[in-house]
Amino acid sequence: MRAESTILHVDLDAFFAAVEQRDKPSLRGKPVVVGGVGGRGVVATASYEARAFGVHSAMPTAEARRRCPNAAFLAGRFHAYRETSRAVMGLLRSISPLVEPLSLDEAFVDLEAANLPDHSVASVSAFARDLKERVHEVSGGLTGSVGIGSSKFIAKIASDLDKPDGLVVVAPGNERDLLRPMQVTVIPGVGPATAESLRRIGVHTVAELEEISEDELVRVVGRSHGRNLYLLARAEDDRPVVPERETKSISVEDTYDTDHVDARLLQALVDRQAGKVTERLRKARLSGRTVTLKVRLHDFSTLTRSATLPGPTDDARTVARVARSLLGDVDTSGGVRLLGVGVSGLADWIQDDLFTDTEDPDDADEGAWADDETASALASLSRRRLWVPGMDVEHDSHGRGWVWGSGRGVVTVRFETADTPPGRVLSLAADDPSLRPVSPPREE
DNA sequence: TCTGGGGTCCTAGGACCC
DNA sequence: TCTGGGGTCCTAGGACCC
Repeated sequence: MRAESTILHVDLDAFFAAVEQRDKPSLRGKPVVVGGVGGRGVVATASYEARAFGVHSAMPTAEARRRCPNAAFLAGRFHAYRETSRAVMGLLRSISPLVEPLSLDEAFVDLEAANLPDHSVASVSAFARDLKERVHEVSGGLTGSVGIGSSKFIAKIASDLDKPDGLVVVAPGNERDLLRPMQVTVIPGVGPATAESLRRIGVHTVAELEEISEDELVRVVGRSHGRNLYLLARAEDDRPVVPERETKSISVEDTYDTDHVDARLLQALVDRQAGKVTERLRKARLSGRTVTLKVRLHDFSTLTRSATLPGPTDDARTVARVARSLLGDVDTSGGVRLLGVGVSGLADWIQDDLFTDTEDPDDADEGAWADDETASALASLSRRRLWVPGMDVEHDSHGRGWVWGSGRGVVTVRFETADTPPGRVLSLAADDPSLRPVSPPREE
């Protein structure tokens, strides 16, 4: 918590629906619902006109149709949302270098890094009024709600107090008085499960939460969460505004209109998702080591299965192969409602090249898997090939490189030419037919 | 006509290593 | 001769956010 109110939170009002109304004048002043329009869709955003009928986000679209049959139900145009978001984020970055987007329609701005005469309440208020006008201009007529406070926590709560088109500045010193009467659910991180745990110990409001010792909170909701609640109940929040956060995972998932049972169909769907995920990986110039398969069964129970490769990959066939084998571990006979494929343990291969010193293939056998023992274990798995660290190889699309490690039916290759910058590390299926040795293994 | 899609963070147990 | 302790990695699941 700072001594002055210098953290700003902007939240564009009913963002997806507002973009639709902006682009289609006939929708203005009418209820608009953006979200899944299929049989199993849910609402992403409802315009304020639709909210008047009790429609809100996360509600099944079917229920929204019941409550507001005359609304326009739209699947959404993410390209338009992304573009509008980019314009607004660009404006924010022109105001302060410290901008932290939370999603397409929300961001924190650190006003300490902005150009303001001082940080009095009057001064930041005037600044925010001007900002709201400029948001309106660059977004083509959208409104945003702004909150300003001495921490991220307070700024976010403030922006919620006067929606839509609101502006609330919480003066320093007033934070705890503001919070005390509020429900604990205003605290970010307190969802239905935590709220229920707290209710069981008689806590409904922040004032009541304040009375609970840290040890007790840790006992009830766990170490990390308990400690956080203890601090936030006292408006203690020192989290900085962080402009760049690196991606930790990339995933694709689909819910089907009807449950799928056919195993061959499920495999084909997983293959396609592997293709989509790796395409996004390559666009982001990333590769990853851990492949996760997500399966939601007919009864809505959800399970995940994951496997970690010896090295990072962005290869569609490798991810597909791993995901398919994970699918084989799941009993899908009752029907599958959702499938998903994700990749985590991400590596940026340019950084990887800068920070590793294994340019010489002779050094490469430092890796845990890069030894003769794993190579021979692999040989028994894949009888056709023996991949030995240091062996020169050639790949149809990735060019020439050398084997860096191998194991579990996967060979990790460090490529040095072709379509990829030098030093790129990729894991490929050991039986990948487009991967060929161009020099004999040094040993058998 | 129950319950999206893309993420993040946390916990807990087991393997493995020193 | 009945039993260490810490650290890290991996896996699975769950809560939560927009």
